[in-house]
Amino acid sequence: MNQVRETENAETPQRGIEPRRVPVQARSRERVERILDAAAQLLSDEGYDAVKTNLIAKRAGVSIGSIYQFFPNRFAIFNALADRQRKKIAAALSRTMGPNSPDRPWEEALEEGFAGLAEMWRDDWAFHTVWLAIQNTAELTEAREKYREMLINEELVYFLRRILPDANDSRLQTIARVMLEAGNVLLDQSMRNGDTQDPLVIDELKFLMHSYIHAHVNAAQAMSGGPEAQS
Amino acid sequence: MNQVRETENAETPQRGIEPRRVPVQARSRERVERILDAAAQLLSDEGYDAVKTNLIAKRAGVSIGSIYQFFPNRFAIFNALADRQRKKIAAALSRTMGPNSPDRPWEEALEEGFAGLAEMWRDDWAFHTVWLAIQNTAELTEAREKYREMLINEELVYFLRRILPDANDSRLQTIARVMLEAGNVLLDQSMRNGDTQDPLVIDELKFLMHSYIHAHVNAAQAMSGGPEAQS
Amino acid sequence: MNQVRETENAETPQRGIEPRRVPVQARSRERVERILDAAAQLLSDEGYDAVKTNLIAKRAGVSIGSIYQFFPNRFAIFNALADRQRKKIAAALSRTMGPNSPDRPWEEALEEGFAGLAEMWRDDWAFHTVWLAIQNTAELTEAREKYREMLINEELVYFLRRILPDANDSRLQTIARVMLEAGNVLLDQSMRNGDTQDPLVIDELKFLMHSYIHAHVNAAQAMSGGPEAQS
Amino acid sequence: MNQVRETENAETPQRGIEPRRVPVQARSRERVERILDAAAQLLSDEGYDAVKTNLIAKRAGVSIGSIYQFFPNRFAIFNALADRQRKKIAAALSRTMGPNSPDRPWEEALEEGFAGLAEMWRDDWAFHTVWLAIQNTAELTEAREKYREMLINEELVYFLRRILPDANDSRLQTIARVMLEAGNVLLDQSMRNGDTQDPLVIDELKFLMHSYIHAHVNAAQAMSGGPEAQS
DNA sequence: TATGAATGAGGATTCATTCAT
DNA sequence: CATGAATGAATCCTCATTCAT
Repeated sequence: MNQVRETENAETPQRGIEPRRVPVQARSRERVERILDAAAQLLSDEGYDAVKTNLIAKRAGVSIGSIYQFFPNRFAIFNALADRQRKKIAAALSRTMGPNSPDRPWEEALEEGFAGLAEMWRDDWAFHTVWLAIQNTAELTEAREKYREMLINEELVYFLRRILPDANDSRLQTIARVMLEAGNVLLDQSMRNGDTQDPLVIDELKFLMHSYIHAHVNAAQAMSGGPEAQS
Repeated sequence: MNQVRETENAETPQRGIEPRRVPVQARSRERVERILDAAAQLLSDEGYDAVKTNLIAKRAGVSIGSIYQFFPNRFAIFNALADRQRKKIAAALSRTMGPNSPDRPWEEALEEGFAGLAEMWRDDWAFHTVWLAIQNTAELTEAREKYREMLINEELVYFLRRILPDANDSRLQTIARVMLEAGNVLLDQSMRNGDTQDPLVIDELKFLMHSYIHAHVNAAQAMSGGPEAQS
Repeated sequence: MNQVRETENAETPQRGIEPRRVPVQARSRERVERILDAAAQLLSDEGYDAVKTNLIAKRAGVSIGSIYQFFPNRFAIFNALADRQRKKIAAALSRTMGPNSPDRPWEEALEEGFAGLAEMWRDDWAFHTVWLAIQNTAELTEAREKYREMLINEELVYFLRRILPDANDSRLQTIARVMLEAGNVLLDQSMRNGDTQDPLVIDELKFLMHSYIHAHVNAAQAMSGGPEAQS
Repeated sequence: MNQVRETENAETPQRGIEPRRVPVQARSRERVERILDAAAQLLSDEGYDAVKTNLIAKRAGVSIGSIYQFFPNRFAIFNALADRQRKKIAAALSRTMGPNSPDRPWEEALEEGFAGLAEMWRDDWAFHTVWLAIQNTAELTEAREKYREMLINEELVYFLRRILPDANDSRLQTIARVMLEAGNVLLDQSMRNGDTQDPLVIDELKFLMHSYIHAHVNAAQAMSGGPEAQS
């Protein structure tokens, strides 16, 4: 009777990925947190395919119905999980390399920026796990790309514009994208063995980024014909 | 997603990912190719979740039974798909940067190596598609990592040892891994809009790699105290 | 993963009510019959809401998967059930009142037509049961109305045209519809107590129809100026 | 559809269909009306399967808890809806054909009786809609039949007894039942296209009823040996 | 009495895999 | 070897109903 979806309920669209209801009361908020925590744990303990709605509910100590009170479907849970993470990442980047960062040599900002990310990845087991899960879920593609662009345009391009003032936006965006994607994939690789982070990979990541930006700076100076000041 | 029967048949464990039978006869070989082509097409046309064994069979013009003649399960098909690709990549790297490459400045080898990869990604729609699908399938993790290590140890470390002769193996492996992972993720990003490759991303990829290796070379020279020969 | 219906499978539309596959082999045909019988039994034993697909499968001694091999969804089963019945009814009406009926006074045709229907309702317990179930299933509305119109236009209008030659089609259709609907609802009423048919209701049904047609004939004669025999 | 908990609470059996509490205060009465209106609207706007208790509550501007204050379960709402309608129908029949009707030729009473019903069906969109919904809900069968018998015995038999004084009760009941059922189904058919009533169907309904009663009257007179007035 | 968050049994449907022909 | 009909475990999500506040 109920699973033939002909009468799409106008009040509650099922297709979206956005939360159905944003909890305001403390009790509800905690409930949602518990759900997300359970999902993240499951993700990390058992793998992506093991994250069934029932298991989430059970592990969260919440009824399955409760989950669907807040999330319209499975993917919305993943998306919320991603959002928790995205907020932290965006904040960290903003603080270290973005509009809210102190004025200082780009090398320091870069170093601190990636150090901050590495720390998150290291200290919160969920980071690696959730990032991985988010990557290939078709339903989240759109949200993922939107977030990428936000990070690129609002944090990284800000960082780059100060050191490459003559480059146009499109170019800066490409560079920022390279930083973002290479950064993520290497943070991921740094965690590939169990729960401990491989510091060598992190060092290489920083070195990679430094070399890359440095080379861009050099190239820009060469372009603009500056005869002095070469590294 | 994972409907691999838990009740394992003692006689014939189905968990493996290796082909059940490697076809030798021409007819069988063609059959397997048709299956793989169908799977790749489906993957690219409809997305990961649409790749059901029945659809593969139908599109390949083969009975579902035939598929299970050659592959023990769904994932083995993906793995075979990945293998087709891996062979091409390994060959290209071997030819340009690895043991079978001509003796020449590393810059040229690097440039040609990534140019070759970019070309594959650009000309064969399946590359992007299959790479993406392979990434997050838990069942393929092991095979994926084995292949990564093979590429690293047999092609990239070879390339690196010639230009960083003083670095130890572990260090070279880390650098190679950075190259591999960053390379893949950016090749992927270069294809993110439909079927055409974004050449700017490819250029940045090459630039990134060049800067990275160059910086390593410089650092190594600084280490070894050579006062001469600075770039 | 599988219940979010975004990737509607082009090969097998889920919304329709038509059989997915019409069985040709004897074994399959019998299988489908068993499924339909089970559904009808369940309908009559336990009521509409008890007809769950799992129960049908169990009672038919068939796997649930088999059901979905032939029917795209629950409603298609009801529709097939209805079709079995419709064919019998159409045949009976055709034989007694329609194009294949012998030439004879309309009173005899009418009497025999409804006698035939009454017999079906009486001898096949499924008739009452299925008719009832079909009535209010929104998904079957369209099919139901199509069938009604077929019966009206191909059997009953034929019957009426011979006795009311001057009436236009639309009028005949309305009369036919009255006959059909009143007929059905009273056949239904005749079975309202358990399994035995109330013959008084059947007699009244015949009497009702006779009076109705008779009055129409009289009225038509009065219209056309017939000088004698007016009620 | 039938999620009536099977684990029956011993203290308060929920199976009934009767209102839990008949509201006496004006505020409560209005509350119940709002609930019923919402249910009827939903029924007509979205169809039977869309009438979920939550939606009713939302549309009525009432909490879901409030609904269960007055009604023990979903079906009780439908039943109350039916009752509202039944009262109107009974009143109309009583006024035109029943004990409260003026003394006049049966033809006039019959004509006026069905005209009244047709008017209700035409002017109140809920009539068609609710009637339809009520028909096949197993839970309401008993109530439906009780009501039918009430109408038959208290209104229609009264009407018939005056024109067929020699017939016994059982016979009159059967005739009345024929009138009632055929009447309902044709009123339903008159509304089958959207919101407007097909007057041709109403005319045919009246004609059908007139012919039927007229024939009975004639037959009775023939029986009782009256030499005059034969059709 | 009113509220509405929480519950959880229930059911339609899918799809990987088997195996008789 | 090939076939494809048959299998049935598994999973998402709904929605009637309760009950603490």
